[in-house]
Amino acid sequence: MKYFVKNNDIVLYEYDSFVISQTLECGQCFRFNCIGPENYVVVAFGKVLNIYQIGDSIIFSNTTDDDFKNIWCRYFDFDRNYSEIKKSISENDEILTKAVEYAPGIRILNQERFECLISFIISQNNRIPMIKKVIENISRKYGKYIDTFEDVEYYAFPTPEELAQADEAGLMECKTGFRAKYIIDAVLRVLKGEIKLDADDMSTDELRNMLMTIKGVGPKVADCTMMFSFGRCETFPTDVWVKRIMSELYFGGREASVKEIHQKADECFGEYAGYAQQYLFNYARQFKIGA
DNA sequence: GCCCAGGCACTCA
DNA sequence: TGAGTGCCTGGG
Repeated sequence: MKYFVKNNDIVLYEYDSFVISQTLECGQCFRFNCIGPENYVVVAFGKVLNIYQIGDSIIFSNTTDDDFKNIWCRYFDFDRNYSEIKKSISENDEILTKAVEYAPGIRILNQERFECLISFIISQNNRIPMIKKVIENISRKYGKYIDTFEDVEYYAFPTPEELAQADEAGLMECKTGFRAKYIIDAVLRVLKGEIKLDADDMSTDELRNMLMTIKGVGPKVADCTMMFSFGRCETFPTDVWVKRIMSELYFGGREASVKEIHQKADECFGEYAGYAQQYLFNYARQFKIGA
């Protein structure tokens, strides 16, 4: 990956495996607006980024050289070699070969941990447009104003301290529904230090068990949180779509249990299971495989 | 009006 | 330990 600075914008060229729309729209994150073809506004880490593609270049706009180096490089996972990962998981696997070919520009984001946790609590039994709306409502109500870009006001996702101001009724107004009490539990437990969001020394199993002590956090929400904000890419978040595609394509159409699926994923993809999951999820969702 | 969505808690065998 | 059911909400 190479880049230069031009008129306060960062211009990325000779990069590997990155299509903006594929990365943002594959269901791993919720705080972005599409404002044109391969042209997005992204909100993360208290910043508003405009990112778009021109020819073979990706332009990072409404940002600084420092923020590009300190925030966006890590956020978009530019330090990782995706060609190698894709090769490893699709070797000897026709299904993964197809799934990777379908969206070769997906990268796994490194998101903020608290926001990611709350976002995936909200995701349960919910649809993506609704999830986006709820997170937006919460940010507007409890988070700090960041910036106005092209006449749209953007707000940061609230910190645990800020979100502690919310009561159940307030969260219900944000359309969280029955998940309001789960969010309150998560916030309290984080503030009390029972949930350690800086626990990088923990094993993935220990981390999962800790997260699952929060009300409303089961295996799926815990795995998504670990994968998209703790960099634990050996997890294999198994939702209905992944269950469908795995059952259909790896178990001959028989409905497999989550346990069987995890064993199969570990066996086939090992340390890269999470990447495989994301290509498969995206592929299954687009083509409604098994639905 | 009914059904369901990127799960989970709760209940009951 | 596993199966069954209800849940806010809004779109098809």
